[in-house]
Amino acid sequence: MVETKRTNLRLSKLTSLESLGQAAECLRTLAHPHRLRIIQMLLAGRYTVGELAEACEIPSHMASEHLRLMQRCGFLDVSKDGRCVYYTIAEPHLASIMACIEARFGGSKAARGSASA
Amino acid sequence: MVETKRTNLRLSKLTSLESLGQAAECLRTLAHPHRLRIIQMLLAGRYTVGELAEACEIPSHMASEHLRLMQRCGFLDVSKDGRCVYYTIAEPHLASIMACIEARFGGSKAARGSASA
DNA sequence: TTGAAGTATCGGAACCTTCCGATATAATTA
DNA sequence: TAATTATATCGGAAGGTTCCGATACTTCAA
Repeated sequence: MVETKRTNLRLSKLTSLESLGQAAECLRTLAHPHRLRIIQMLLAGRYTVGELAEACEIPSHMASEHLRLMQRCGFLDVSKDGRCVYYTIAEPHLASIMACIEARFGGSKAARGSASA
Repeated sequence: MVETKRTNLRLSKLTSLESLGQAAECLRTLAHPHRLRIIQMLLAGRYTVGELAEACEIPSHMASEHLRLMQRCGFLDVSKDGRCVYYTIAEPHLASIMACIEARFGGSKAARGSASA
């Protein structure tokens, strides 16, 4: 079709632009320092909106917005307990993506160069 | 300091907000279907601006913009050969992040469920 | 030198995101 | 019931991103 040159040699198993569009949406959702910290925390334990907000150094109504965003795109689940709301990781792939990010930007601060390459 | 509650229990090894800010910038750079396809292609071989543009179904001056963006943030290197310009992967972590993305959104279209979880 | 091919840059329109203050809702306690 | 705590939602200002047409630059060939 529109395939001239060798657009079909090594490229036969490219991800479709449609799937890459979904992937890009997810990446955009991840691409915020406060949301990354929230995910990092939720991968390690159970926290309320207020605790997450405090750890991100933002007002809780903003944490709430970030959480809603991530819930809507399927990253998180919600559950209430009294007047507290707990969010939890719903998308298991977040663990491996977060591991990649930590490998590059530090699990805590150091960890640079340990993973070679 | 501002640490009430248990902001220091399981959270002692959180990535700094500063590093997460850099990570978020990189993720934003990744978060575009055409840029994802370009990276996927460059991880597999050597291509000119025009070939990348064609594979993304965009005019080459736009591919050029995406490539410049990714070069400026350290993802890509450039080299000229005659009037053709070749970009190559400069950031090795792109391979593992792309692998995560493909695990979730399909190496080609199928590949869903194969990686369990 | 002229022309053509391949890439790169510029300026601006349209759209999206982030952040904030104000306000709303829900659960609990007095 | 009224007040308080914890979360959620709304509207809008400020800034960022994407895309496009126009144009410029570079290399090669005639």
